[in-house]
Amino acid sequence: MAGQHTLNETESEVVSRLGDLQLDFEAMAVTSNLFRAANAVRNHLERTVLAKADLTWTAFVVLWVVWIWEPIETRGIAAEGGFSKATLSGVLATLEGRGFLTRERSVADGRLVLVSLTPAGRRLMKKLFPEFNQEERNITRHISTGDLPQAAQILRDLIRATE
Amino acid sequence: MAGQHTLNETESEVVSRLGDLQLDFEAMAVTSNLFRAANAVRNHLERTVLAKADLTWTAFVVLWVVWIWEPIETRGIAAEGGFSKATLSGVLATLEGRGFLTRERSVADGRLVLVSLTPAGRRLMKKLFPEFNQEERNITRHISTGDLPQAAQILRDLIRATE
DNA sequence: TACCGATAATTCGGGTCCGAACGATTATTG
DNA sequence: CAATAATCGTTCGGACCCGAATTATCGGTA
Repeated sequence: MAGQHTLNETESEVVSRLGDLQLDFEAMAVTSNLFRAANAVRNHLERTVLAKADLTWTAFVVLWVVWIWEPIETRGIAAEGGFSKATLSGVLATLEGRGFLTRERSVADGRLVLVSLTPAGRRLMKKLFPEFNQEERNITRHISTGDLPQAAQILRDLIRATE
Repeated sequence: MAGQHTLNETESEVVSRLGDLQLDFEAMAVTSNLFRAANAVRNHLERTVLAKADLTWTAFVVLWVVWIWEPIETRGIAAEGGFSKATLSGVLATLEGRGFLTRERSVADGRLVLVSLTPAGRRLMKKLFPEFNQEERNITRHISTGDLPQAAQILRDLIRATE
């Protein structure tokens, strides 16, 4: 999953191509590892937990957000899940077609669409989420316990840095 | 970009839906923030640096890997970049069509395809990568300096945990 | 009440993204 | 040395992903 070259090998190769340009290798390492980690964790969870329910990562996130906050507007799901409304429209259509959620236009504001889970959707999440969280625990167990809150904080700092 | 609900609000909502089930909220926070962070950083870099060159994130990663390690086999690019060979084939076709890289069959092993940058590809990376790294620095600057190496280490732990 | 700027969700087009199946090539084995 | 297994890159089908354009609705204003 991770690349086969070490950071030092990569760094010396970069130096040989950019000469004495000022580069921040620590910043490089953080963003590079951020994506490797996110990708690795996502693929792992998709294979171990989500595959048996035939759910993609994004579909699961959508179900989770709706499950916690239903009824919730489309814009809220997109903001909470971190993807665009354009992406969400397609995923909602998929999940609605499979009978896991419903869309209905708001009576208070005709522009809004309210999304809720169906009973089948709630049954699925009640069964799936504990398994998902167990696997999350398996993965993060490899971080020493004291560092866990700091890990979450560092990631929050990164999120805030892009705003 | 980030969800508008705090972790505590989410936690109490989850508890109200799963009752007294044993859940690891710290693990939840880490994986959740991991994806928000990766997504936020990716979108930010795509808008600030990559958009002007009309490159997607994945296309940029492919160019970077080839730039550092050329000539490199297709399987190597996929492993280094963290995506599947199926994904890579399409991206390579796009970048080859735009004249940034070339593919040639290996004479030593007829199954392998070796990828190299064209002069135009090397010019692009020599100009683009310093800008990219500068933006990486801007983002990670919000992490206190002492925590930077630890941030990279925690992310590496997560990667290793999925292997 | 007719306009008009702002807001919401969807559609559209092009580019990822992956697992599975496929064809080609190389390695292995009896 | 022929049959078989293993490996590599590509193709295929279906789903995701985003920015921009589109359609519909709301709120305010004269």
